[in-house]
Amino acid sequence: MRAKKRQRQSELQSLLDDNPFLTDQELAERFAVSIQTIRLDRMELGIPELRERVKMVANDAYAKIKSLGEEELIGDLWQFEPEVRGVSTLDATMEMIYEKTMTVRAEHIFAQANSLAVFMANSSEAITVGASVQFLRPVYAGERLVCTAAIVKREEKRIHMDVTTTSTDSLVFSGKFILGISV
Amino acid sequence: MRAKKRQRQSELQSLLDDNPFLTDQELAERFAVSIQTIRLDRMELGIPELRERVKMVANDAYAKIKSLGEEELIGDLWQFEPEVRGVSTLDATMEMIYEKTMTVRAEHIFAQANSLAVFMANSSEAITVGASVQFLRPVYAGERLVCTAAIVKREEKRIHMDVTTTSTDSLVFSGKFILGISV
DNA sequence: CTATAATTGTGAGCAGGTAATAATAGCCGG
DNA sequence: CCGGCTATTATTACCTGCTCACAATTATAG
Repeated sequence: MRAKKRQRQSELQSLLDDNPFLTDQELAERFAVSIQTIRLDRMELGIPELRERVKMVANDAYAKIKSLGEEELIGDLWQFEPEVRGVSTLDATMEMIYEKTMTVRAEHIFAQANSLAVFMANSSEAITVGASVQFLRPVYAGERLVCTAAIVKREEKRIHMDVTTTSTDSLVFSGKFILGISV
Repeated sequence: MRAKKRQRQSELQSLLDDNPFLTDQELAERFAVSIQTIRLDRMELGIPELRERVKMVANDAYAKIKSLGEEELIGDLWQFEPEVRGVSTLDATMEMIYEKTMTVRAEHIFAQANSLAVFMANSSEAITVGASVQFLRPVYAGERLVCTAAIVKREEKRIHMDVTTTSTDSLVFSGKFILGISV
């Protein structure tokens, strides 16, 4: 009997690990045991109830999505002079980190810069066609990245921009972006 | 009276837009009205109850996190010859799109490339120090991006890599990455 | 065969609601 | 100033998916 219990509990654990949206009811049916058994198992495993699980997923998600998700502008716009320059800030979080080195992954720094560049070109429909970038020093969680994009030259079909990112007064990123205007 | 109501409802809307975790109770206190008023407002605005909102966030999140979140390697590794080349694929989704142009935002393409480059350098602790990249054509949702990173030169403290991304047999991205080795 | 472990059942109570119905307050036009 | 309308508040019953406490049953190992 004890073997069955352990078996069920470990299955329960992994089942809920990759699908937190199951009710005790559904779990009870899946394992062909009573709802109370499922509750006892959850207690023993320290697994919270459905609603708490969903809340946790939603919360994580909320943090992570902000870090690099569907936002059009990554970071928060701080200053904006149309056709001249824009400044955005982004707080580096643990979600952005490459574990081995504990440094912020380059794509996040690039994303802040690129999205600001695209935003600056907002007079029309712009897409990034090229960029030459340097990541000048490693960035750690907790740093506040201040990104400045300045329009260098505006041609008929292209915009050239210089984008730099600083943190605690030292340069961490510098890049030249070329955006193409399609309309 | 009508003005007050509209005011409150629009505030309610935007409040819940960027914080779906508020109960009717809390909202009622915030607006100094009864709980029923809040419920009526939600009805009129078609806003579901707290639990449904949280569930929605959790669900989205579940999908979105997969697209571009805390993963170390963005995309799925397809081929890997240590010290030579690696290939990853990434399906472009609606979450990656810049609304105005309906094209995938450059940072996603960059992220796939950069994370693959870092992965390739996995023998040691590598960080991106520079990159020169071209986005050769717009990419739309639904395309499968196949990214190839090849090691060009390995120096004592640096790795040079060529990274290209293709989709439906045409080149969409090409870049040269330089990674620094710290250990 | 019995002591212990595992399972099942029962009832009360809670949070955060829905739904329906009624009563009250505030304002506006005539 | 009063009738009518909208907005607001209150009240009650009910729902889901639990928790908590307690009891009863079943299984099984020693």
